[in-house]
Amino acid sequence: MKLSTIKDVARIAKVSITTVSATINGTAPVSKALQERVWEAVKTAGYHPDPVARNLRMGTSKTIGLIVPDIATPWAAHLAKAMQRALSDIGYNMLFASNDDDPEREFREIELFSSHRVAGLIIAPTTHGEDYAGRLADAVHTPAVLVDRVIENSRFDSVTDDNHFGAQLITRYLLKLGHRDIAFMVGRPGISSSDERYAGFLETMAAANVTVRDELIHHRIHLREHAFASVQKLMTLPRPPTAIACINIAQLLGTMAGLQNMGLRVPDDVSVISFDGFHPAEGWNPSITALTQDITTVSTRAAELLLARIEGKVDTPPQIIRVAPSLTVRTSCRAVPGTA
Amino acid sequence: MKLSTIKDVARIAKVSITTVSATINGTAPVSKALQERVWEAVKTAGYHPDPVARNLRMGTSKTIGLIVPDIATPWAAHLAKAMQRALSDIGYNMLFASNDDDPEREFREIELFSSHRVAGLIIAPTTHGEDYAGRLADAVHTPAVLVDRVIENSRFDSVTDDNHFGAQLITRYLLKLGHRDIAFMVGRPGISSSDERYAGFLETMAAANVTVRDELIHHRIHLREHAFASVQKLMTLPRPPTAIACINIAQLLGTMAGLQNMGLRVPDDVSVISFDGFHPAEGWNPSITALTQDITTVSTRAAELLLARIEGKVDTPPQIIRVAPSLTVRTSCRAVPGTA
DNA sequence: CTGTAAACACAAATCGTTTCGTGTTATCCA
DNA sequence: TGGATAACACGAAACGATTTGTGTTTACAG
Repeated sequence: MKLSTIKDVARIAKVSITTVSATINGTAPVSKALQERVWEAVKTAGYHPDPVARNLRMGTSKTIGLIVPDIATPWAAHLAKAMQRALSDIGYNMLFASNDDDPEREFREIELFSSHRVAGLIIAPTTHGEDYAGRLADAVHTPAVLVDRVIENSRFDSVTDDNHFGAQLITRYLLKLGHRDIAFMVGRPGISSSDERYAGFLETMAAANVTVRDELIHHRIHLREHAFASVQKLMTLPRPPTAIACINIAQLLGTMAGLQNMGLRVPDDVSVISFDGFHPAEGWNPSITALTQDITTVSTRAAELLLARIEGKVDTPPQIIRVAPSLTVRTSCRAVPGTA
Repeated sequence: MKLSTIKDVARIAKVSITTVSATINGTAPVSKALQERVWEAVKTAGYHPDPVARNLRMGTSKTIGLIVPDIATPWAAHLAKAMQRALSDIGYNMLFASNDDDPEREFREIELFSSHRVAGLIIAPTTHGEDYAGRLADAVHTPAVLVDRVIENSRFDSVTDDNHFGAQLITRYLLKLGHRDIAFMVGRPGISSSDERYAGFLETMAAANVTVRDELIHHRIHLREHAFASVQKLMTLPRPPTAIACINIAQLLGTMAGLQNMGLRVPDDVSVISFDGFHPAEGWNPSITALTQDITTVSTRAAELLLARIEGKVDTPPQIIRVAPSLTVRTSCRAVPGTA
């Protein structure tokens, strides 16, 4: 069961190593007759070029690296799955790392992957720490595409959900149901997805001439516990919100737990809506009305973009692609009593 | 920003390449004085040995491959996360692939990873198709550890949840609540986790002298739709079950959706319990009583086992390690009326 | 003082590719 | 038919590490 080398193939086909390489890669003209002999020999030898040797010689591999903050979040898991599919279709494979949202580990992973000479990187960046954009820019020396979180003015392409549009969708939906007192949980400042969603929310509210009550906006809610605490505060206000918008799963879980803890029912006592559609929202009671993110499109576009850069087909300035989500209405929101 | 090679280090330290390699890897005796010069040079050159060149020369890399049926299942995602952590701690990194439970893709991935000269493989096997065990045995030429599903008499180590024990836990709990008419959804036959759980259930029931009603056992339920349909049948029986046990998430989701569709309430009309603890069971109403799987232990043990094999420290016969789950009681089960 | 073993350093071969430079043969046009 | 040009084939040099074999120095026992 020894693997055969290009040398074996050359011997069998009675040609030089050079010719074998040339026929296989089509990098130099080879006569029809020889080509046939070579391919025949390749088959009988069961030859597959050694990716490692190729990697060493060429300085690049058919491998891309995927780096996400936390593979255990459904969003990232789906991304990884779709991405791996997209890549294996075109003969690439995937190195993978998860870093618990820790930029130090993230940069170490980037370096590690680089030393393995990946052809490119897909990164869902942590975007924490001092001068993150700068550090990233000079840590990465291969083509790279950022997903999920956007970094403004970076030299990398980005593919992300259209958070602004998503915020419109959610906000308009709540407004249409008659909600005016909408609580909004913002995440960590500087995380683009959070910022953009919040901005979209404010804008849509303003466009509808509805004033946003400051005490209903809670910032820096990125752990379950935060959301749990927030809910207690929100629902004990003299005039509590009629709807709560959550940005991610952690918030949603915390919110639901908090409400249950207070003996409040959804949607009877308060409506709940989520930006993050990646949870098993059905089968439970209530099922959560949420945005549905088109993660397949995100990964396909990201893969396309990366490949185009790798193959040097494009040298357009970095672009930001936003993929539109849709709103999936389930049972966690109801109209405000006394509204059409 | 050019990477420095071992040659640069040798030049700076004014020694031969051999000496540099010897000091770094400790493979040959080098005098204290030279060692110091070498390390100094390594530092000033910012030298890291090129893993690719090392891989080519040594015929093996510090990379292990993880292959799972579906990374988008929470179980696999948590496994990947814990595994990557365990491996990166000891200087290994991870190639990763997901195959949608398709053995053909699985074997292609094994071959691909092998050609990249991974040092070992962690496989959550699909266990489908003709002579799966045999095919696997001669597809894999590196050390490998199987997780989740067990293959009897294979030449590989396995690490898995203790399904038999889990089934005992669940069954005894239901019995204690007074349930006698327990519906059990079995998965595809031949999948060890499903078979073992079912066997454990039967055994525990028998030990308690409770007869199992055949019409409450539904086989080959591995898609949501199957479970959805099953539930309709179960709950329209003249004497419907008082409790339903689900083996995996797909079943659980289908079951809950089916019940809701029939207007039945959990746990008022029927209790539901799950073997698969990897879902956001809290915050929803009801929260599902389920086994909690100790996936960190599973991945740690698997990594240890694999590393031991890789480093040739052990050549004991293949072992099967079973990691015990625990039962997390939530709110989806209630005592049968008229029971203590 | 000598012989031998241990300790140390190095040049060169190797892993399996791709590619550069060189040489040979065929092809075409004037 | 001669000569330029294209087409084709090949040997040898990279890529960056480890390892083998050889030679030189030091240390120590006889």
